[in-house]
Amino acid sequence: MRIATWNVNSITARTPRLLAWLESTGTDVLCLQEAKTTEAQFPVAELRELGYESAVHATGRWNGVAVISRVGLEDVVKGLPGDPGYEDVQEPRAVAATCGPVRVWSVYVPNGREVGHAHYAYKLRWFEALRAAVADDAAGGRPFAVLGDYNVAPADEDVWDISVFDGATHVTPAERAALADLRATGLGDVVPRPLKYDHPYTYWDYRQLSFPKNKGMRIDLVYGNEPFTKAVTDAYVDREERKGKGASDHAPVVVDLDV
DNA sequence: ATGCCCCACGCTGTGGGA
Repeated sequence: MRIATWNVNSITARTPRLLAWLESTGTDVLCLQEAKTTEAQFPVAELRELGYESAVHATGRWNGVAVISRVGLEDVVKGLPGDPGYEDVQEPRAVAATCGPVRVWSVYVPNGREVGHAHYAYKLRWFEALRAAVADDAAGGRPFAVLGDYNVAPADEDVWDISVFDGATHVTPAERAALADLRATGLGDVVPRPLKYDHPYTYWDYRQLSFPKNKGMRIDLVYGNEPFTKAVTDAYVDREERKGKGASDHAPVVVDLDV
């Protein structure tokens, strides 16, 4: 089984590339983030023509997540139980589904904006809710993973130049502690291999030639429990999909499983 | 070549991204 996560930065802008990518890679399950549309406008029909079912949690201009599967789609949960919300709004940042033998969450962790900002506190509270929501599945015997845009670089090596991030979000001890607390439920980091260069970055800013210069970050992560990680036969960042006109600023992370 | 920001909303800018 081939399972992937990809922040598409608007499903509307990315549908042609998404459909072509699903076909060319033979991906069975995709956890998608930043749909940036409503559930009604999500391209469910186009995906169904390719043989995929869609579980979509999206409400409009911002955020929006989905699980797309051609190997079954059961027990869908939209939203994080205990979601703290931001300014009294529970944003669409998490959706879960069981796809054949595997259960997954597709997550889009809040950005945080600046250390000390209310959005940063929200980010940390959101991580705590995520930890609580996945603990039972993480400890269970079924292959389970939380895939998505975590908006945290797990280690200094996961950004191109740590000195640039002095005082910034995405690299703070508190954010990394939140990742560690999440892993402590029984999840391991499935680190993909890069297709080029030394480090498996998954995001490159659109500006300042970041991609050609490989000024990237590894912030799209796959955290799996032991039944999941034991089944992994390969994992890579599909940087080819970051190239050219009409690319997302994130590349897909692809994981092959023997399940 | 990988190439100098892009998305939605909705309008001549604004907010958000990281």
